[in-house]
This record gives sequence, C-alpha cells and structure tokens, in this order.
Amino acid sequence: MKKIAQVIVNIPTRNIDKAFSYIIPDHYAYIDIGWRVIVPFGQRTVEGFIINISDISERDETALKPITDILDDFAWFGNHMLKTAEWLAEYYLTSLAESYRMFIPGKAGVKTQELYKIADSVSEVQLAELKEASKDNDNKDNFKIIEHIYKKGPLKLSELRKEFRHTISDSSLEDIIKSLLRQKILCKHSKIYKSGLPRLTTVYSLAVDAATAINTINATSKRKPAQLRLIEELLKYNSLDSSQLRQLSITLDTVKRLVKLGLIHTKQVQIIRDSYADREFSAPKLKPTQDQEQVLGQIIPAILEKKFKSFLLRGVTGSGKTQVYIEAVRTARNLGRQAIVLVPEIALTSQIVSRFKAAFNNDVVVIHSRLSLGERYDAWQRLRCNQAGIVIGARSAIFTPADNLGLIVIDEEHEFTYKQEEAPRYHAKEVALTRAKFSEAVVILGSATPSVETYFQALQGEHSLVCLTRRIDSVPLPPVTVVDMRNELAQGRRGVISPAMQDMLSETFSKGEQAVILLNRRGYSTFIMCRECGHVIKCHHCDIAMVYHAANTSLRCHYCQERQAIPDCCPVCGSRYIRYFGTGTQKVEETLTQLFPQAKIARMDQDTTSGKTSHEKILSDFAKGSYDILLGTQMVAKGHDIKNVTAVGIISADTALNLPDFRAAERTFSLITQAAGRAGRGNRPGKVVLQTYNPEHFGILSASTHDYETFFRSEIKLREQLDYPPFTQLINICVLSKDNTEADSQAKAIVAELKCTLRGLNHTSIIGPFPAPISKKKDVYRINILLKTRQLSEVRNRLSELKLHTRKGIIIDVDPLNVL
DNA sequence: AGCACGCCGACT
DNA sequence: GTCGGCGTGCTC
Repeated sequence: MKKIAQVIVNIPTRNIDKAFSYIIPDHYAYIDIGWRVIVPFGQRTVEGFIINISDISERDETALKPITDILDDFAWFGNHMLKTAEWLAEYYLTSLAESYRMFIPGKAGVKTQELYKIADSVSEVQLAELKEASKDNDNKDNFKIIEHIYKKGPLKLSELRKEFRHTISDSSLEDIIKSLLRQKILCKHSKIYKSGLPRLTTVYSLAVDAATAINTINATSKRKPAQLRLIEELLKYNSLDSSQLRQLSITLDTVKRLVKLGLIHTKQVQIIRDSYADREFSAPKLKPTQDQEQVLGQIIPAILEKKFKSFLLRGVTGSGKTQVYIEAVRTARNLGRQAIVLVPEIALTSQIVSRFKAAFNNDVVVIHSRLSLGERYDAWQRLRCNQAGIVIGARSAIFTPADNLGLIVIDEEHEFTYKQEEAPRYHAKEVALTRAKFSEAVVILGSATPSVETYFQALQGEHSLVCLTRRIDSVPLPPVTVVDMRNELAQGRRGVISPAMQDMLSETFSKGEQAVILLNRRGYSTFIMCRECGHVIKCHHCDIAMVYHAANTSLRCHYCQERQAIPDCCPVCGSRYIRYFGTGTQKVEETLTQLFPQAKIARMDQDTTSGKTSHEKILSDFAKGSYDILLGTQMVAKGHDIKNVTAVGIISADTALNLPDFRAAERTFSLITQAAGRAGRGNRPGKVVLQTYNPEHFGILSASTHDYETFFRSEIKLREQLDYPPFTQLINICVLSKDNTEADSQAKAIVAELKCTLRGLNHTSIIGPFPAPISKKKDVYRINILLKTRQLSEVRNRLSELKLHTRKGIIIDVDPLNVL
C-alpha cells in the first residue's frame, strides 16, 4: 500500500506556510518522517522535508504528484529536531520552510541550473523553414543561436553569452532568447543537482597477497619497475589515495594497469573538508578547583539522569567557567551523548576552542561563518553520524543535527549576539531550552553578568542557580576608580584621557604590563555639527549622523557604509563654523600616541578587523606582547584571558546608557563588568579606571564594585514598575516602506486591526505606532508597533490568524532585544 | 520565489 | 487589431 508524505517545500517565501502532500513511490517505500526529498512543485523541482506520513486515499492517487528523489540515505531530521523546528515557526511567527531550513547546511540542499534547448515540438522541417526565413530577414542572429543550441544540446545562458560575446550583445541575446521561448522554439530545461554532497576520493589497496602480485607482474615479458614500486609502497602504507600517489610520483596510469590485472582494489571513501583541520591547539590541561568541583557536583548528576534540566552558572570573570563546561561535556560524552557549546562569536573566543580541542581532540567540531558550504556539510555530517560528539559555534550551531543530544552550553548567556536579527528572529537560548526539553538534555547558561530575564527566571526556580564566586587562585577583582568627567570639565580639563587614566597607564607601562582601553565608538569623531544653526550632518539614506573617519578623511554612515566628502560649510546655513563632536577609537588612538609616544597601540574595531583572522591576529599579537595597549570597541572586552593585562580603561562608560532602550542600563553594566574583568587575571593585581558623566547611575555604581546582585535588585524594580520584561513579553511589529506616508498609513491600519484582534485580552497593550528610533535605514522608512503582554502565546495565536507574518514589508520580532 | 493567467495602454 | 506591461494568485 502506497503512503502519502506531508512535505514542507524549501522555498524562501513567506506566503507558503503549509505542508504539501506527495505520493511516496514504491522504490522509496522505506523513507520516513525527517527525510529530505526532491519534489515537483509547480513548474519547478525543489527540495522538501517530510514532516508526516499518512495512508493514501483513492482521490489522492490521481491528484497528487510523487516524490522524485531523495537527498540523503538517512533521515536528516531527528525527532526532536522536527519538534524544535515546528516550535520555532510557531513561537517566532515565521514560515515553516524558514524554520526547518535552519537545520540544513546552506539555504537549500539542491541547486537548479537553467539550460536552454530546442523545444521537442520543433521538427527538422520547421528548423529548415526557420533557416530559410532567416536568410532574407534581418534577424539572422536568431537562427545563429538556434543552430548553435541544436548542435551543442542544452546550454546555459553563460555558455551562450561566451559563444556570442563578439557578435551579439548580452542584452539583445537575452531579448532573442525571450522571444524564442515565447515562440516555443526554445524551451527551458532545468537541471537539478544536490549540493553539499560528501566529497569522495578513490583509495587503492592490494587485492591479492604481495607474492602473487609480484609474480603476476614478473610473468609478463618486460620489466615493470613502476608497477613493482607501487606494490612496494602499498605493502608499506596498506592503502594509498590519489594525493599520496602524486607525492610518491606514481602515475595514475600505473595504478590503472594493475587494477585491470585485478591486483589492486579501488574503494570510494569520503574525505572531510576542513581547511582549519591542521591548526595546532595547545592549552594547559587543568584539574577542576574546589569551587568548580562543588558546582560540578550539582550539574553532573543531572547530566547522568538524562532528563531535561537547566542551570544558570553565574561565575565572576576569571572564575574558570570553561573548566566547568569541559567537565560537563566530558560527562555527557562518557554517556555517549553529544554536546553543543555556543559562544557569542567564534573569532573572539579562540581560547575556548583551544581548551576544548586540547581536551577532546577530533571529537570537537568547530562551526564558524568562514566555513565553506562543503566544510559545513561535512562538519554537520560528522555529528549526524556520531563521528564527532562536540560542536562549538556561534548561535546557528544550536541547529546542529546531533541526534543524540545530552548537553547544551551557552557561554556568556547575556550576549546580544545570540539573537538573530533576521528571519527567523530566534534567540539561541530559547531554542536551546526547547531543544533540550525535546531531547531530555541539560542546559548550562554561563555568565558573569546574566541577563536580567535569565537571572529572574533562575530566582523563580526555572533554572537551578549555581555560582562561582571566587576567581581562580583567589585573585581579587580589580578595584575600579570612577572619574566624574563633569568635574574634569569644570576644572578645565577637556582631554579624552583623564589624569587618573593617564597615571594608571604610565604606571602599567613602567612595570612592563599591558592595558586594554574600551571605547564604544569607532571612527574619529562621532558627529559633525554646525555651531551656528545646530545642523548635524546625516546620511542621505539613513536617519543617523555621519561619522568622521580620519583614515580616509571622509564621513561614513555606519549603517549603509555610504561615504560623503567633508563639507567646508554648513549645508543649511552656509556657516563656516562646523565642528567635530564626540570621540571615536581613531581619535583616542591619536591622543594616546601623543601621550605615550613609545607605546605600541593595537586598534581593534570593525575598521581594522575586516580580514578573516584579523581578530585573532590582533589578539594573539597583543597576547605575545607585541603591543602595549589594546584599544577598541566592545570586542576588546570579551573572552580573552591575557595574564599580563593589569590595566583597563573605559573611556566613556555612558554611551550606551542614553540609548532609547529599556535595556540600556543592563547593557552598560555588563559591558563595564566584562571589560573590568579583563584586568588582573594573572598573579599581578589589576586596576580599572572608568570615565563617566553619570557616576551616580546605579548601573555604573554597581559595575564599579562588581556587584551584580545590587544591580539586579535595582533594575528588576524598574522593570516591574514599567511593566517591562521579564514581567511582560514584547512583540515588535515593524512596518517598512520606501515611502514615508505609505508606511505611516499602513502602520495605522495595522494598529486598527490589532486593536480588533486583541480585544478582550488582559495585560496586553499596543504601543505606537511610532517611528523607529532610527527612522530610516538605507532609504527605507521604519515604523514600529510594540505589543506588551503577559499572555504571549494567546497574542501569538491571534497574530498568526491575522497572517501578518505572510505580508510583505512587515517584520515581526518576538522577544526583540532592541527596537532600534 | 517563479510562473501563469488576466486585464489595460502604445504600436506595426 | 496585436504586443507586452506587470498586478493577483497558485503551486500537492
């Protein structure tokens, strides 16, 4: 009896949001839920994922198309992966295809190639007629193309372009092809092939024993030195692949002759593509400290139990959270279960990677954005087939197809990079918790400064709270000196670097130690303003001030990368008094060079880290002592553990404090704490100087005393008063349009719809519409509508019925992290 | 997303 | 009268 498969077609569109039914043909009767298949869809052939199987009815037999092919020879999606994908689509209001697709490498498992061929209906006679017609006609080109395709068979557009590049222009070639398609002389023929297939290589080995082989070769009349040498090498190495043969300078021809004689076996073996495989990793193997043992004493039994449980591991900076992760992972691996370790950004956390590689060698697979599709496919396949058991990667690694998941670690749980800012707008922590529930795994959320939401959940008992309160070897946290920049100004000191910070730096250098300086702004000056009329120079395409970059003396927009020349006078009032305001990393670099001419400065921000490994290069050079100062944006505050860093300077702690975002205080607190935590991780005490215009702000105060608890208590009160998360949940609906008034009217219409749909729901409010804080980005106007609710699932259900997410020009962000 | 179907303006 | 614009709707 034939079966019907419910298939999600992998097409990147928001308005198909359901499964389609296909007949499973007899020769694929064995395929099941979770398999990736190829199906006909409209005129095309696309990839699909089977999410259900049911019995056939008589009506189906004729109405449905059959599955054409399969992509793998196993079910790609395990059961809990399917459930997680389903949850993802529902929770974040995205299409099913978009959601399931997260679990495959790349966007699609198949690629299509459009070829042009002569339509089947065109006969020889017709061709002859066309040839005749082209003689006295001025469209000779048409026939030239037809003739060429007739001779060569189906061709790609690019091949046709190449052939006629001297005689027919590209645009007229396309026009001719269009018209031939219309006349049904040509037709499209799409070739579909699977992408991301395993790469195979042929391996050769002896098929008979050595004596037989040598005798057989010698039995032929002539001397065969090359063949004999091949046998010799095969005896030595057992088997050889083509690259080894090349190294031994044995030609493929020699091998083929022996294969023909039946003396050598060939075998296809998969090779793992990994351009990073031969990098060396070294890290000390450490024994857990007493504190770590105590924490592990709570985590390990949970892992052994093979039941879902989540932990919040709050450990001060430098307390050795990584060691806890390693031991927890070891426990899961000993049970034969797999582990996913998420880090905020793989480039900034090479130290964690080294530690894991040193502890687990090839059992670790590192996923990062630089991997090619093939490499990613192989990495995932190794986990899929249980050849490796540990994956380390940034947020998307949460979708690794590990079927036997026992542990998920999220390091620096509070980091905003765990939220994806494009569809599906998921938060890796939510996905991790859901995935872990479905697969009965343990989750460890680690941070020195947990997000307010997570800590609140832990206090409510949703996560078990475990703490590391002391740094390794009980090194004290560095004392923080707060410099009130208003006082500095009052005393006539207008420099970017206060005397206190200057003193700290010179003392540090005199001892041969290193400093990290954090400034949350790149560029030279952050904005340019006319002193007479107050006009600020903004980007033409975005509603944001242009930033002056000294390197190429131009103004740049940090949102769309557009450049502008620096005007001589104000474009509004014509005044020549225009001034640069604010301070960026470039300006600080300049100031530091003046103050400390002998100091070597490494600047690390988006402008200096464009290359692939430039992050790591700068960090490792700094760690080696090639620089005295590491100056940069927030990326200098994270992850690294360099013993010789004893001083940390925070130039302006409040830049993030004044953003129109209810999480501004939290961001500021955690950034300062993380930055301060870079100081004094070795055996020498550290020191921090913090410059601010808001020294009395509770976020700054508690950060300066490394006091998370106090910060949390103040912040949670504010959140409760203002009814913000974690007391409510938010959904942001952003209306996009190139036309401002259109965006406005659409937003108003949506608010009206929402009011109607959400009528009668308690603890639910609609805020807005209001222009997004950055109201224009790349020429697109953005208007926000914010929903605040204590009944997220009900609101989500009703939104889902409205089908808002299938409309174009609307972005729905569930649990948004910023509404900028 | 593609691609067909379908309804209105500018041309041989 | 036709060709061709792209607005709407469907794809098992």
